[in-house]
Amino acid sequence: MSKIQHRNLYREVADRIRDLIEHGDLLPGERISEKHLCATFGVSRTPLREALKVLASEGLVELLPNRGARVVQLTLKMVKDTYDLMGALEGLSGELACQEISDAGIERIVELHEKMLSHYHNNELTPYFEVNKQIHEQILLASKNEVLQEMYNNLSQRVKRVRYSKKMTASFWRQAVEDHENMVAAIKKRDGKLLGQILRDHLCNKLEVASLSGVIEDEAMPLSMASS
Amino acid sequence: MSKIQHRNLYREVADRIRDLIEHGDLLPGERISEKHLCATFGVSRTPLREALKVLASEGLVELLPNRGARVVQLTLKMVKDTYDLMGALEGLSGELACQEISDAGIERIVELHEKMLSHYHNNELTPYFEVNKQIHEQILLASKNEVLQEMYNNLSQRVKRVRYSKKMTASFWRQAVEDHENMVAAIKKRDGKLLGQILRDHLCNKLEVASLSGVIEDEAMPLSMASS
DNA sequence: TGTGAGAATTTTGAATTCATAATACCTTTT
DNA sequence: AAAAGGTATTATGAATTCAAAATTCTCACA
Repeated sequence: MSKIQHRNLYREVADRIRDLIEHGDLLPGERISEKHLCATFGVSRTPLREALKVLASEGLVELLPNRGARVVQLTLKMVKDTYDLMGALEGLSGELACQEISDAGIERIVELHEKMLSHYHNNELTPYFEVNKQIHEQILLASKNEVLQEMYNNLSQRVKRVRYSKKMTASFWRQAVEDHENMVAAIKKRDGKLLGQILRDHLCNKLEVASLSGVIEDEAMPLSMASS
Repeated sequence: MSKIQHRNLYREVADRIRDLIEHGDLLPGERISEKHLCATFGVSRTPLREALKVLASEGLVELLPNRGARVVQLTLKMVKDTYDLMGALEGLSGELACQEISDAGIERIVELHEKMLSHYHNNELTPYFEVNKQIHEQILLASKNEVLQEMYNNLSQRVKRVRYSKKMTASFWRQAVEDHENMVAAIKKRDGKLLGQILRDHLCNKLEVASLSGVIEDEAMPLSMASS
């Protein structure tokens, strides 16, 4: 029997708004109408406003005093900064994972890696990305550091809505796969320093930023939704 | 206690509660009475509850459904995990700082370093720690990565209230100063990789945790306030 | 036609009210 | 006296209300 969990309304609402932002139903810079959202969610303003405050502290939304809330407009610099940070966190997750991971955990990653390789060889980009993501998630979980996990997920959430045009060049892709080969080798040896180093330098993040920089040239210019 | 000015009320309230937690006026595990806090701050429950939700998303407070809020009880593991994370963030800040810092910025850090050295040689622990902190702050600022700064400050805030007993042994202290010598050398050369490496491995954080582990043996055991 | 002062409307910020869940209290029974 | 059960009280969750700020609209006037 599953546990009865009373969900707080504001939590529920925050989740829904996160989805709307991630999904592009609420556009960056767009004014968030409390009245309208209350109507669509069927709740009063109290939990809605609580949710907005939480989202603001998560960096997804900005609150202008007496002038309502709006979705944060990402600039190229913000995205770059965030990816730099995520790289560092992935590096740490790799180091810790090597200390903490079980043999079964290593086995699971090896299997995912092989699955990913087959997608690579079959040129299946979307499944490749999916399994790729799972590998990084497994390493993050293996770190056994919940603070790290929480922070990484928050950062990930912030930039999730700029799902860059996936114009992966062949050489970039080959390099990424090579990185992954080295990662698996490092984790098998439980060489944390090495795995951390590889993950920090892993070009996945840099690649994403590179494909973004094609869209927006100006550093200060706000970044609008990339078509997905 | 002075009443709060009516401007961005929930923000003011959140700041005040942060202070109360940091200062030890609200103890870990202690139930936070909305009514009582409303009375002391002179505000209604609405902004107070908004503030609590923000603090919860910052990891300072936990909300139990229908059972109110309480200050998060830090466990040794949580503190360790947080320090690991802060080490990684400091590492990144070092790497970035070397790319971004101005000559004047380097000069400022060198001056602080020399000031710190004199406190070391005069055996002045508290001023030493103060200047030490300023150096790390300068490097963080020099990184020019606001997302990083925000995250670091959040983590720092979480563990601020366990101001460990500063029983610095002579050898630990000497090692820490040596680390700082190397840091300054690295930043003068603008060797980001090196500075990042030093900061990640800098024993400052480990030292703090070590002094904590003297207080609490059990991993799972919640960590109460260390006397400051 | 365009502009600006000022009223009307809408929207936000915060207090209050109402409903419900949790806790404390007080019987009753053994 | 201790335990169980039920009632009263209190605290929380959420909607509503009220006040103030921002926005829109109107219309006089250039």
